[in-house]
Formats: sequence, structure tokens, C-alpha cells
Amino acid sequence: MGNPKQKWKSEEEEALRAGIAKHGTGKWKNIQRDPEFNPYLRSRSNIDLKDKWRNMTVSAGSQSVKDKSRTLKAKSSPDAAAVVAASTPLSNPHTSAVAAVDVVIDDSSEAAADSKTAPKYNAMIFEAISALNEPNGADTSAIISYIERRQELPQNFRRQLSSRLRRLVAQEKLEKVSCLSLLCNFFADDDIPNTSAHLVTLLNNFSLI
Amino acid sequence: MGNPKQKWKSEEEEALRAGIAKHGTGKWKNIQRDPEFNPYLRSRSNIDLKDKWRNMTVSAGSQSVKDKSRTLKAKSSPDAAAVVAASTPLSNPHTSAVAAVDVVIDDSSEAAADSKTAPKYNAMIFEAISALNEPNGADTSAIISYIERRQELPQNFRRQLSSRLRRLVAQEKLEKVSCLSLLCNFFADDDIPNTSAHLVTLLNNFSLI
DNA sequence: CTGTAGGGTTAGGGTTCA
DNA sequence: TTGAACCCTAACCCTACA
Repeated sequence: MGNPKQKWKSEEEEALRAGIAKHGTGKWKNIQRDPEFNPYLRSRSNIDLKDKWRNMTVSAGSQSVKDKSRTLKAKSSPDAAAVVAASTPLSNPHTSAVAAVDVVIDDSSEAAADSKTAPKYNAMIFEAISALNEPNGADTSAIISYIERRQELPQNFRRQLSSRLRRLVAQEKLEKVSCLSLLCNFFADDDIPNTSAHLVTLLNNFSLI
Repeated sequence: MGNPKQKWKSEEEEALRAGIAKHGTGKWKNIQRDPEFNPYLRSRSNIDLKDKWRNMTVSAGSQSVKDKSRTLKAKSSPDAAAVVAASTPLSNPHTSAVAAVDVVIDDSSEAAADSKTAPKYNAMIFEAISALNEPNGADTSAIISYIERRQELPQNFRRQLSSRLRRLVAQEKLEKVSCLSLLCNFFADDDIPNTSAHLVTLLNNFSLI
């Protein structure tokens, strides 16, 4: 019970727009201090101005690609998670009692056709995962760099991606590969007796690193 | 100005550390010019070096910061912070890369104002897990009832908690006790060779169904 | 002018709340 | 779930001063 959250009034938005027209974006403190706008923005901090502008521009238009200013960029992070193709499992059917948890063993990768109707990004995600064809699934970074190689992405794509992935998992169009599924690749079902139930119940524990 | 912000890469940080070891702190221009480090720091100015070092040394210590950059809005949230050595519940050979991360826990000793301030849920979570001190980590219910014992919680806290935990795991501030960690309890560490690292990195993978 | 120290500000990711 | 409002802090800027 701390923050009442102060909705922006239209005069405030107008003052912000005018301030940006005068000082330019990125001059939040100046705008806030400017006597011309301060009366309207008295209760907003420079940071509030910046955040509000971000919201205003994000919700307006979305598909713009602009990254010409910086040549440095620096991709980096090929990631140690190169994922060796080890662990070629003897494709394990499934464990029984654990079905309650969202753990399902996966092996076949087949993107097939479809998804013409779905949003563009989802199709790209499926294509990436399918093309990467990792035995244990692709991680977020791998998906991003695959897609990036073929086309420009909005700068906040990583954020979008993770929520998109979550949604797809919820819709059961994708599955999340967990440790348990991998474990089942190393042992036959019988090798993990009732401990499997035990393991499952412990899947949601957390500890300090 | 229009620059998208260049995050420091670990090689750069390493070069900076090495440069300081050789030239001492405060010799930023010398470090930047040194042929030994220049290849890594070519895109950084001496001032960037200084600023980065300030960040690196500051974040290793305390965390309470008075926000002077905001023009108004005294939100009052003091709180001292104390760094507590994080203990590893189970000896996992492959957490080395993240072992440097410190767990910061709020020291609620002698808080006169206290309570009614903004909820610091993350700190509470760390405190709970640390206090419960379960060998295999604490589960969600245990965390909740621990915290509940010490203070009021919003009704939807259980929902919040699970997403919070997920977030902390993603940030590598907590670890999820998975099959892998338990596996290590059944077998000697050596029985699970480099696959353990492999498995850990796969926790967030996605694959087609 | 060349550099550094240190306070101030912004950009961008993360979090809370309705 | 989603979007708007708000928080955190690394990265960057500005000014004073040697």
C-alpha cells in the first residue's frame, strides 16, 4: 500500500509534448524546470517525463526500424551455451504420474506449414526454433540471434520474445524444456522410481546461490 | 545524445581491471592508451573508464542511495542494507560463473519508521529462504508462511511470489532447486560430469511440441 | 589545453498496480 | 493478461579544478 499512481492529465501530456518540441527529447530535466511548462509538470519528476514519453511513443506506432546513428553496436554474446549435441537420448516415452506438471518429452521438430494467420513474430519464432533444431530446444538468445540474422528487430524485441514464449507455452503451442525432461533422457523410467514423484514435488523450490 | 548506450562486455571489464592493476586507479588515460589494453578499450574514453570503475566498486558495496536527481517527490524510502554471505545449500560444482553475485538483504534492525513503507518483497524473500535454511531450498508455501509470520501480506501474494521467484532465478540471484541439484545428492558430483553445466543452461529452453 | 574527481542526468530494463 | 505508471542503476554528461 504505497503508491496511489498518478494518472497523466491531458494538460500534462500537452505540456510534455510542447516541452519536447522546444528542448528536444532527452532533455527531461530542462523541460521540467522550464517555467513555461513547470506549472503543468510540477508534480512530475524528470524521470516521470522520460517514462511517460516512452509510453506515449511506444503505444503510438510500432513497426518502425531505425538504427542508423550507431555503427558500433557490438553484437557479442555468442554465448557459452553453444549447447553441444551431446545427450542423444533413447527417446523416452513419458513418465506416468508426473503428468500433472507441464513436463512433456519432446523429440520431433516439425514446423510444417500453417501460421499464416498468426502474428508475424510467432511465425518467426517457430521458424527459428525449427531451424536451430537443437535436441533440447533453443534458448532465448539463440532464438533472437537467429531471427536477427534474417531481419531487423525492434530494440525491445527481447522483452516481447519472452512474453510471447510464455504465451505460446500457455497455449501449448510450445513447450518449455525443463531439467526433468532431460533427466528422463538419461535414465529409463524405472531407474527413477518413486523418486520421480519426489523430484517433481521439489521442482518448485528455491535456494540462494 | 543519440547513442544507444554501450553496455560493458566482460573482456572490457577484465581489461580495465588489469589496467588498474598495472597503472593504478586514477590513471585512466594511461590505461586507455596502453597497447596492452587499448585493443579492448578502443571504444571507451578515459572518462568512461573512470565511470565504469566507479560503478564496479560502488555496486560491490552497499545499496542505499539517496536519489538527488529527481526534482521533487520525496518518497521516503531509506533503509539500510547489509550484505550477507550467501551460503550454498548443496555443493554444486558449476555455479562458479555466478558465484560472485552477492545477495543483499535488508537489515531491518532498529527501523523506527519501518513497516508502512513500500514493500521490499525481494528482500523479504531472501530473508525467508536464508532463515528457513532448508537443505534443498524452500518451497513457495514455506516462504509465504515465513513472511506472513512477520508481517501483513496482500492477498494475492502467492501469485506475486511465484512470478517474483521466476524473475530472481532468471536474474541468477536465486537458483531453482531442480532435478539436477537433487541428482547431485544421489550421486557423487563426479558422476555427473560436464552435463551438469549443460543441463543448467537448458533450464529456459523452448522446443516445438 | 590535458586529465581527473565527483555530482548530475539519462536510457533502458525491471517491477507494481489496476 | 496487458498497459501505464513507477523504480533501479549502469552508462553517460557536465563542471570545477588541478
